[in-house]
Amino acid sequence: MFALVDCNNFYASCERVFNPALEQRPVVVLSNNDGCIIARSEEAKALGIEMGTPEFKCREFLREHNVAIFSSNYALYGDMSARVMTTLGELAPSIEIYSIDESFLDLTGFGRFDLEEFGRMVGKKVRQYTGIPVSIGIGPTKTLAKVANRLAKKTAGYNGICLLDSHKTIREALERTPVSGVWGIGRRWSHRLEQRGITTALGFSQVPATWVRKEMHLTGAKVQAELQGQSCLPLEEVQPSKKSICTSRSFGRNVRERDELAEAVSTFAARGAEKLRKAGSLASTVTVFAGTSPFEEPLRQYWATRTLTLLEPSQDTILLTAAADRLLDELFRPGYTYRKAGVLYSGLLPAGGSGANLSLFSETQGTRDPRHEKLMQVMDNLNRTYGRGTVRLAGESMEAWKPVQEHRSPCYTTRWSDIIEVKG
DNA sequence: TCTGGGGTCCTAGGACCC
DNA sequence: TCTGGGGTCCTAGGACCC
Repeated sequence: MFALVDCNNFYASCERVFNPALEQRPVVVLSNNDGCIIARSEEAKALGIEMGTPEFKCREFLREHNVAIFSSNYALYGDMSARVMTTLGELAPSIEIYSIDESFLDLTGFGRFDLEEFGRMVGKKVRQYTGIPVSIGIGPTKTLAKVANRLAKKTAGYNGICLLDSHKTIREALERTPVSGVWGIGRRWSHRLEQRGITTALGFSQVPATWVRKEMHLTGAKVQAELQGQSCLPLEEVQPSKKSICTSRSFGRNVRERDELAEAVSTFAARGAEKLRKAGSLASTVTVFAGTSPFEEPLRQYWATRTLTLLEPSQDTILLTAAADRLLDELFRPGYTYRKAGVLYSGLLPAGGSGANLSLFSETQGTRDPRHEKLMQVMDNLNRTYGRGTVRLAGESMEAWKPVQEHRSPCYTTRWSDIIEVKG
């Protein structure tokens, strides 16, 4: 059996933990640049506020209904997530951290234990230790645990816990779940299924397997098997190392000049290199992309991507930033209003491992330099101690893409200066 | 005026090998 | 007229997740 523990309205709940005046009040959290609504408290959902609504389209409505608005504060959410996951890790033999607000627990060996009772205990402890409310779904496969979790959230009277442990309870649950609500069935697939008259998870579980395999490939076949109670997705306790690391942003304002765009790209390249070093990875390829807003009129739209393979895999900010700048040169077209850019590192290899090929032409410019390695260590240490951006390349700048954040809450758990009034 | 960021997996098709 | 069989690697694009 698997349990899926999911934090309720996670970002909104994080804001509430440190601001009890928000209890009972509708709360929304906005995406970067205060663009869209990405989290809503129950009260906000009850007002009919949809996920993903652009803030500017509902500004009046939010004011009228006294909705508390927050810019996203990932330092806070990340830290609160770690607290929740630590708590869960102490309550179950093994845990897979699936996302910032969800974990699967392995309940193998719980035998005749009352799983519902266990779930209630878990929910109570997490609430007590962190202040975050959670919902818990339990089932014989991960996908069924997801189904159960969804019902636990949506059904009044379940008290945030739903256990699927018999043929009958599973069948009823699948009947009550729309096919679009199944984990792994997104918008496209659910639309296609609905067109064929398949509207519920139960209906999908009964479609001939050959059809599913042909039309929805291996991925769809696994979802179906899991709904039928056959576990195909194991608990992944150790997170597989990342295959790519991406740093990208939409800009807080219009960017038209190459130099300005270059500042943004350099900043993303450097931030990405920092992530590489933290992960202990080397990048083999660098991709740069940039473009206009997708809401721009068609003739004024431009979107471009360029990739290069490095002579040697690297995690060196100086080298990677130079590579990103060259790629930007190739893709930049004057005359457009750029609204987004990013840098993607892929072909990641473990640093210090034997997997990295050395360049045949090691004197060539752009290969490994031990002095740079030392410099990167020093930069990382300084930036860790005194805050990001304390030491950086001259080409980096926050200006072009400085995010709009008009409603950010204090970093209650990670930044003293946010919560202590400095006198004198 | 104003619309997020960061990932994964799978498949098809092209280039290339013997 | 008529032109094999078996494989790998890479990339782009489409689907999905939070």
